[in-house]
Amino acid sequence: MKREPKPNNGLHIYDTLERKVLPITASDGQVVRIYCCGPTVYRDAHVGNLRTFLLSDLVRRTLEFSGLKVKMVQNITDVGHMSEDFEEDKMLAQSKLEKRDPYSIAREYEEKFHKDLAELNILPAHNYPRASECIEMMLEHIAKLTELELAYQGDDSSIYFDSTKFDSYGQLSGNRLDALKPGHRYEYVEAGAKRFHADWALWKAAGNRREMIWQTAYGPGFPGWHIECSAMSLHYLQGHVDLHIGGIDLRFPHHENERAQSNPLVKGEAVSAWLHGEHLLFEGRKMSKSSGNVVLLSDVITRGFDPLSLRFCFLENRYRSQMDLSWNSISAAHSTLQRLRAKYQQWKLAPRDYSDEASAFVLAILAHFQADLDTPQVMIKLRSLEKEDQFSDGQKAAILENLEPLLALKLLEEMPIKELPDEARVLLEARQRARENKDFALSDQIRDQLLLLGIAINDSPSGQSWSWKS
RNA sequence: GGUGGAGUGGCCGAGAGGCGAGGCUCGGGACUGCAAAUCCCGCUACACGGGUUCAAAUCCCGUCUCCACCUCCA
Repeated sequence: MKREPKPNNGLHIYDTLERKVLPITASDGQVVRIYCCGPTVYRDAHVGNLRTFLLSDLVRRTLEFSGLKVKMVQNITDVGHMSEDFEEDKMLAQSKLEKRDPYSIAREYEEKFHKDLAELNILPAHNYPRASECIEMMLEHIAKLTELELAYQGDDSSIYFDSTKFDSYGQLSGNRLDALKPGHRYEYVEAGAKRFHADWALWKAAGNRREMIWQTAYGPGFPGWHIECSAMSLHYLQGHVDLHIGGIDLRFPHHENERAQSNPLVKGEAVSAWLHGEHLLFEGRKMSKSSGNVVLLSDVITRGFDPLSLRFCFLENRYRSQMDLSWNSISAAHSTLQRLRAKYQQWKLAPRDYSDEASAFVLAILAHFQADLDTPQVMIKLRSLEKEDQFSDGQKAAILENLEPLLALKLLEEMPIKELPDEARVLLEARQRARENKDFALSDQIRDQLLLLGIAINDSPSGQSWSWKS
């Protein structure tokens, strides 16, 4: 049996912790408070990163379309994201490589990140706190954990979280403390200062590091990666997170540790629901530098595709499944997008008709979004609109207009029209004269020339017209 | 080794016991001086082996293959 979700039932999302679909609500009755793990700004975000960032946007738009208020915070990690060996801090490694000040690198990539989001029509979060500017609140958080005797100072002066003191450690990721130890893939090297293998650093002593360090009561040092999100989420969202969003890989250790750090301070579950987006593969492989298949949004644009064709591709797949992206699928999405936009330009000429049937169609789409973001169903329904005889053009136009805040595919926009260069204008006039004289050889020759300029010609009984080749 | 997910036509992908989604590509046609664009038509698939059932892509058992996660990662 086909399950048609009920509209206006509110957003429901699969929660990683409870492993079931939960309604997303504002715990204070006012505003849905959402925290999204943001980028570490030491390199360009690839399209896989963008898929996760888009996930937040889908959640936000669905909630707002359903009539709820949303507050969304996304952190910018510009310090403290490192592996066990702090020589390998991502920011500092890149800084060394580029021989540049780490902060200037961070700001550059942060700006690019915002540009990418805008290209994908992702609404900006209400707040983008930078880790480097939130050291005080992290230190406060660490101090409280120390008071609660959940953290201790190691021989190396670093402060560690005592994972054995948090009873439900591992519940989010399905890991058990004892099962973590063997580490089949990695030979675990016992770090001397930790009391237990699963403990992690809240604050790292500077050692011989000179940049991006802060003077504190514990001595000079810098924050661990996980404390950043605990401190910032609770600070900027006033002590509770209704929905926490991030990539699936963050489930462990990042979110597991974050939960252990946050819960004791609020004396309960600091986060109502954990939403994790699955990874994107490109042409069958995980996107990574070593596989050489890292694709950036700028690559998509360079190939002549509308950046929103990427959004379109993402919508065609459920956030919870691994998705295989390819140039082929982007190209397919691109042409469908263009076709829909062209159709709208036609439909909108008819008198607008937002009847009950049209509004039912919009609500049916909303219901699919609300049902754990079932965007593949949304796209199926959207495509069906094209062939649907039961709707008039005026209804179809009204439907697309109403859906735009949800879909954000810019379906109402006309094709971007670039200014025609003079050279092309002259050629077009020449071709028109040639056609009037039935000199088809010349006319075809000019058409080829125009094609080289990226201009496609369309001859119709009413004369020639042109458009930019897509 | 542990855990989770997946195998559907040339490609991407819905569907979750009966009625073969849809898109892209490709082929044919209409239109056109020819193209392009557009429209119409076509291409009939569910990894393999068993089983359950009147009926299986869909349920059960087994096998194979692929992918991801397991303290770098969105």
